[in-house]
Amino acid sequence: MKKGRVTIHDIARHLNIDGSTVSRALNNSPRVKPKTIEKIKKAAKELGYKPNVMAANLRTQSSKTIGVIVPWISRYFFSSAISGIEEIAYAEGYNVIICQSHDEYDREVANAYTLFANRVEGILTSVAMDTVKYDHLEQFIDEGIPLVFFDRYAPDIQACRVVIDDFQTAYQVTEHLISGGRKRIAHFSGPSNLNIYTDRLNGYKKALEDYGLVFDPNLVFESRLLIDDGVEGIKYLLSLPDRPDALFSSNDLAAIAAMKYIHQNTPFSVPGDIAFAGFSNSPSASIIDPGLTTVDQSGEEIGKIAAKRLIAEIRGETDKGVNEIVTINSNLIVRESSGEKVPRLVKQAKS
Amino acid sequence: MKKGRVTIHDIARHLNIDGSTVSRALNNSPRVKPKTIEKIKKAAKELGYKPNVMAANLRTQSSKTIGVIVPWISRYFFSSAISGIEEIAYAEGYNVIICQSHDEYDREVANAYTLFANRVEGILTSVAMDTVKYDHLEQFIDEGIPLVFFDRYAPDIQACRVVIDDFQTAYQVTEHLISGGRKRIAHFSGPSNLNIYTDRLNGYKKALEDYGLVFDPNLVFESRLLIDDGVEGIKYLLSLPDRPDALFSSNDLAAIAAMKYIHQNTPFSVPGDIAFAGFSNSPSASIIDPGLTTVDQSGEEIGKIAAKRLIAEIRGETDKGVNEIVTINSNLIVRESSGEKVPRLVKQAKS
DNA sequence: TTTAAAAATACAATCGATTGTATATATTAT
DNA sequence: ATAATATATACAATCGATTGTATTTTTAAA
Repeated sequence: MKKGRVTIHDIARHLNIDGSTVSRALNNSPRVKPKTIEKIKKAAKELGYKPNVMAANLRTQSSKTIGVIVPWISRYFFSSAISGIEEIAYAEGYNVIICQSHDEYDREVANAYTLFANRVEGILTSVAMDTVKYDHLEQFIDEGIPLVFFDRYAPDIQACRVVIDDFQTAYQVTEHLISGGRKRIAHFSGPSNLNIYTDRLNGYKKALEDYGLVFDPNLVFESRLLIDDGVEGIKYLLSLPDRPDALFSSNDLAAIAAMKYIHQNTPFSVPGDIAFAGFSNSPSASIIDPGLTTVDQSGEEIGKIAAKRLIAEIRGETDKGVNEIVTINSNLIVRESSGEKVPRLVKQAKS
Repeated sequence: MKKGRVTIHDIARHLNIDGSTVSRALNNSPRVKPKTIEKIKKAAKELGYKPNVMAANLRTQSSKTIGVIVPWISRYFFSSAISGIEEIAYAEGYNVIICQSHDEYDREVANAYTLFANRVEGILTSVAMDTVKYDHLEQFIDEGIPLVFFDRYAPDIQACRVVIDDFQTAYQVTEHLISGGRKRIAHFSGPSNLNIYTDRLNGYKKALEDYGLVFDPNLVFESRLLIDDGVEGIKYLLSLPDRPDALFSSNDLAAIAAMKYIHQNTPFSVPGDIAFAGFSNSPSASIIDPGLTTVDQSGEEIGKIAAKRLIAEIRGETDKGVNEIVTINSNLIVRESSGEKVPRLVKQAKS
């Protein structure tokens, strides 16, 4: 904000009228004569008036701002969710303040504090991997500030969640691998404090069970699902006496890292020796060769729906319970990585 | 902002002192006795006081907010730049409002208006492909609000630019392709109103010239560099009577789209028949097979430097001219896509 | 002990817009 | 023309924090 900003009072003085009339005119109040409105708007334009939303918000006790906390802005899923959130928010006259937790609890708490101080009218968040205490989120609920989770949620908190059906989707992925003749299916899981990961793990287990395969805990590798984790995980799995013939990873990043490791450092082939499936349909999943079978989870759509829902709550327009669970469609995308099983040994015998 | 928010006056009343003392205490003013500060801070905590930055900002005439306009939040380069911007901004006590122009002029103007109304203290932006008029950006300069461009800039505007040396880097890329024995090097260029693209085009031309290769305008395909443009571009190039043996694309997205098209729909091989190089080092560039030779341009670093520079300008701490050009290092990343030239015909003859 | 100087705190205006209430002006009915 | 009503505008308080100035309290000096 600089020196010479023109205010409604400057306009008022210029026209020899009162500031309140100017304010009402600019807001098209029926209380001021149409001709006066016109005159005032003209003067406003001439003087280069630009409203000061901070002042207006202070008075109206509304910030017209939504807070967003995501683990990483630059993850495709989150950046596209943010993109969707922005679309809706700006269309509805809300600004958006975005924070990233870097998957760390302390940062998430600091972010929550910042958003609070900025008097956000609502919060959209996907919780950090490290977060196991939720007081910093609870405070928003306590203060009557609506909160909507998307993707990763805190199970203890009474708030709306916009999610996909992780259990069911993981079941489908596993079922798909089983139907391809895979018998020893490994799983990369994420931190167990996040329900999305335990739900996926459970969907995976259930599918194994339903199809008469034994669940082997040794085939589950839990990590933060980063690139290094993917590499470490596949090394571990390949070191097992009874190697898996398929891997279902709870995200694409780790799956792709593992696939690259296999290509570059082992004699195994994908999907010949080991089938792969990921989760999230990141852009890289369609770029890698063979294409990675994964689950399409539109960040943009999830962001839009979560934002719409949040704004409805802010406005008190929703009749649904605050802890409603909104389930978004997700689709299994089958690519070559989960294709035909052609064990390497067979191949070698041929050649 | 909800009903029961506790203000400094609530604290004051609770302790039977004046609000101004509370305000000073919370800001650690030397004007209030250390013991009183302690007492006030304790009371503030007990009462659950959270500062209202809007009120403070109104009074101090500072919004502590930086505005960012990027074409697309979900593009990796931009999301990582935003990530870098956030890091710096929050560390320095600034909030960030992010807008996306979708590469459209009208949206960019609307974004500028929003940021203005929010009294941002500075702007960071990378301009939209469609933008050829700059009044909406000029107004910030006119009002004394610092503006810093990163990556895509408006040449007419007197403002700092944080960029890489597009000319020199494009020269290097082209040189690299030439050194691999390529003679007919095509180029995917972006909209010519953006200097980053004309600079790259010029760097490419200069390299051709320096190495005694003729510049053939037919080998330059100008587009918005989206996926479809990449496909269209490569179709066009392959339809030429004298096909190119290399392609230097001004971004990775179009390069990858073209590579995928070649793999899936033509008998040609990369890099055997045609070498590829992109620009930006997007994550997919390392995922695609063969790996895409490209230019590493750290969005995170550019974002950080641009944010630091902007904040210095806001604080009036910079001694550099406002139209300084900050050049960030960029590195050529050589991968397999620009490897050995082994024309398909030769290969066939061998087999 | 009195007084001057220093330290701590209180008072009051302010930032720019909004809004309930009061007043002035215009319109209609009698 | 006058009262009654409707319309248009002005007045003044307010949101929550900050800050220059005034006042009170404490400390030090005489």
